Amino acid sequence: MSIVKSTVDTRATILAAAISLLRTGGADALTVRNVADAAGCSTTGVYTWFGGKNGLVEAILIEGFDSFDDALGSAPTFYDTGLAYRRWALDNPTHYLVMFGHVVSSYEPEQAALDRAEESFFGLVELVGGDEAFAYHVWATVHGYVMLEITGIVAADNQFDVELLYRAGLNLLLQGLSPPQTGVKADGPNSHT
Amino acid sequence: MSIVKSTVDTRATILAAAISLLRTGGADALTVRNVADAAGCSTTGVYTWFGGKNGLVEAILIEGFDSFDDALGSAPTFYDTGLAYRRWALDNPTHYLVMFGHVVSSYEPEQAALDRAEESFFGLVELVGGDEAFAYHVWATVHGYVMLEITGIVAADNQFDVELLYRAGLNLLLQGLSPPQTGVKADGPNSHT
DNA sequence: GATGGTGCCGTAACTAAGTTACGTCTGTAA
DNA sequence: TTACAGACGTAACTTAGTTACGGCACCATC
Repeated sequence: MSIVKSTVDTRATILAAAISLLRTGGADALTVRNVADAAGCSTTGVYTWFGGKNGLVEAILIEGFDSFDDALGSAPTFYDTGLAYRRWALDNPTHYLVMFGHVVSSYEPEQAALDRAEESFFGLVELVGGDEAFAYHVWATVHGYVMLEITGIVAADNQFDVELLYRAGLNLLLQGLSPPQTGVKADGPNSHT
Repeated sequence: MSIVKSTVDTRATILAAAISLLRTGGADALTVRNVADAAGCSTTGVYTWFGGKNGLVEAILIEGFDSFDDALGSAPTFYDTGLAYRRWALDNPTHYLVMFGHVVSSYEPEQAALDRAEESFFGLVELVGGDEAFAYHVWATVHGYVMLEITGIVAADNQFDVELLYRAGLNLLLQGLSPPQTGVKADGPNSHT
């Protein structure tokens, strides 16, 4: 077959180089030439293995969800999972923005990326006892906290202890989770009007 | 003086053209050449009036917060303000991403942009009765909902009625806002924690 | 009224970055 | 041994942010 060990390593090397660049230099550093240089190949390699920058970003995104799930899966409780979520995002801010923030402007997620994200979402659904609506609420909330903190557009000065705020936010979420069945129901969120 | 009517119009024309491009073509369409063509001037005009693409994005961001505050300020209740928030974001998705999402990768917010964002935040603080921590929680939550919906990375398929989910999320926020009475407007300084 | 300066503006060029054309080399299969 | 397919590099094409440079209009001063 065409998949030989060395060629697989080339693909992995390029992907690792790209993620490393993302971590050290931000989204701007993620150029095809930079990636190629860091991986020790020419720009053509990126096209051979990923079809272009779009495919590379797609692979970065999927790898991100894998790493993300690993980090979250080891947390014992809902609260700890919430903390692990923020921790991963702060440790990999640009990677997180690639996954959720459209920072690579030309990139639009393909079906593979959407499927991978959905898989992570189902993990969260399981964590909160099967209530998809509440899982969505939880994801939206922690995502919002993390995005505000990473992008730094709101309350960028240090007047807030964002860690404390985040913990308080998790506690508010727990109030919706822990009672017998208080929060939104699984089938239909109670609409307002 | 140097500020004559026609020159002010040139700046406003460029800014309007840029926002229009953002709306119709997304972040990718926001090139200096495109903006110049749409505004009926050369690329130099963008540098004369905004100092470059960075300054243009900064102006777009500030204009966005102005329009945003206008849309939110007319809403009569907390709940309606929440609906207006999502409405504005969905009506101006790329503009919203420029303000909150780092979609223009090279752009980093200057102090003027951060100050303008803080001003909008204080409007929210006022709306929730002066509790800054709870205001931050509210912003994070609605921001998270809107970002998930705009970027479409989680639950992108139509298995969810995102509008209903969002309304449910607002109701959960209301539970945290109005322990004493559920009327909610803004004036009473009911401390949260 | 002439002169000089300041600021707005366009043309053209420079540089960086995504992409592609094309040729080469290597390994495998017939 | 030969032919093909896949991986790879070099170089060029295209787009986009930016800058150099020169012209022109308006204004203040003499």
